[in-house]
Amino acid sequence: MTTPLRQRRRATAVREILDEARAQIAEHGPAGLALRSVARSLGMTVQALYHYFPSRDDLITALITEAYRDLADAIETALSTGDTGLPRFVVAAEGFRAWAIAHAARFQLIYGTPLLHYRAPEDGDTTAGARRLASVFIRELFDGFTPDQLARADVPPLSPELRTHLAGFPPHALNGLPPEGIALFVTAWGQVHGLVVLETFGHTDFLGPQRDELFRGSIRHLLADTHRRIPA
Amino acid sequence: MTTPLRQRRRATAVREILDEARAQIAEHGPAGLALRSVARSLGMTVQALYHYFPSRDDLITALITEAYRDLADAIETALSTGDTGLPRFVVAAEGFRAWAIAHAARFQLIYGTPLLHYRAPEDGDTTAGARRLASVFIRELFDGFTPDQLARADVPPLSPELRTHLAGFPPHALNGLPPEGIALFVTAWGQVHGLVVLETFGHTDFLGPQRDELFRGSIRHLLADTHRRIPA
DNA sequence: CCTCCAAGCTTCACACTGTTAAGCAAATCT
DNA sequence: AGATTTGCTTAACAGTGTGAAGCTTGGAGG
Repeated sequence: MTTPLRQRRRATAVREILDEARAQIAEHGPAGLALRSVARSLGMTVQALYHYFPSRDDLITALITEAYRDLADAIETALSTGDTGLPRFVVAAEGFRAWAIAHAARFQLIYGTPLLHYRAPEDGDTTAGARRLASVFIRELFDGFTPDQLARADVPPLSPELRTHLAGFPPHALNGLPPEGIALFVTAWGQVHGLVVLETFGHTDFLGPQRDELFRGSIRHLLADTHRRIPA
Repeated sequence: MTTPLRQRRRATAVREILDEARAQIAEHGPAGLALRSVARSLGMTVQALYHYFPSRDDLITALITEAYRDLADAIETALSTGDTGLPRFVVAAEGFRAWAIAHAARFQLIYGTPLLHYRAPEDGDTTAGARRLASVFIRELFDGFTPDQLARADVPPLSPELRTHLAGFPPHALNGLPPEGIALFVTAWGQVHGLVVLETFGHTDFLGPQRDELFRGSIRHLLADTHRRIPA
């Protein structure tokens, strides 16, 4: 081993800082993250913390990356958990919703108002989890359909500009969907995201405690309707 | 006139403060609103500002109320502007989207992460505009259909608890929709909101400049599909 | 073993935030 | 004319992120 003691200490320190930061975000919201407060809870000064994260942005970047990863993991876990009798897309959507509710502040961190003064790093590693997420939802939404079928889906005619733009993504991005498939997916994803965002941000409180039911119904119909638009 | 000079001065001062606050929000985002900075730009001290808004929360409350009102106004204006050949629901949705894009920071103020330390006042006057908004969208989504038709809409069967809860709203709220109508509306609203939120918060940049087209297509289909679920 | 260097951490400082308190001048009301 | 409210001042407090200077360890090379 090269430099064990110090490296181990550093690793645990980083972990402790992230844990405490996550706790503070959970309590006060994403904007409530204060380096000094985190350091105080850990019994150190701010400047000590600066040796592990050179700036507030670096800490936030780590938290965002982690949140995307955890969210994607949660959905894959939900999907791999025994048969629920529900379509897998519905399971994934409910996993998304469940994570958002259970980790509301972290959900806000990645999908809410960008944090004041925060600049995301240029290498977009932050959103690797987001791409994984999209990939999973695309897979489950179009499970059993070929790209050829999707290309003939019932979507409003796409302008040449839009079509060429949507056809220009690298094959691995967006699971190699044809333009019509992208249109279908964006529509569907908009609905899933919208319902979860409305609920997480408190705009559907009036619907009462039976929101699960409404959500499930909406997503089931969304899935059925999407499939209805894809020819045999 | 009772107290003209002072009252007029106060009115213009309040207006100037709100204008400047709006400008600062537009530049730095909702969380970037700083009383001291607003006061400085107006050539006064913070404590002077405190005579017009007793606290930061009061200023924010005024801005939120105003934003909801402006948004609702923008949509009604869009609806009252000559015939576009589009379904009125699509016009309303596009008005919503256009306002969100044009006033991104104010949109975040009302639909994004709640501001740190902000507590909304107990009398819910803030959201009067939000209710007006919902009312407009409900009206346009279900234009030409009777409550009776809506009650027989093709939605997943609602549990007794949910049905009684949804039937328990006062008649003027939610335009007196039957439970099935509420379910339809929430589904539709989730999609409109989701697509706009995704775009406003920068999660659909990869779709390029032709997002208008995708949005219009999504909403047109949403409208058609919703109507398809309502029996004759 | 001793030296040397960097990692880890300290204290001090700066400019910024919202909010409160005490005090003074001008406009308004009685 | 006197009393009172309104408008505004300066001073202060507890927070925030970030920087500079300096001390104390841990770990590696001679």
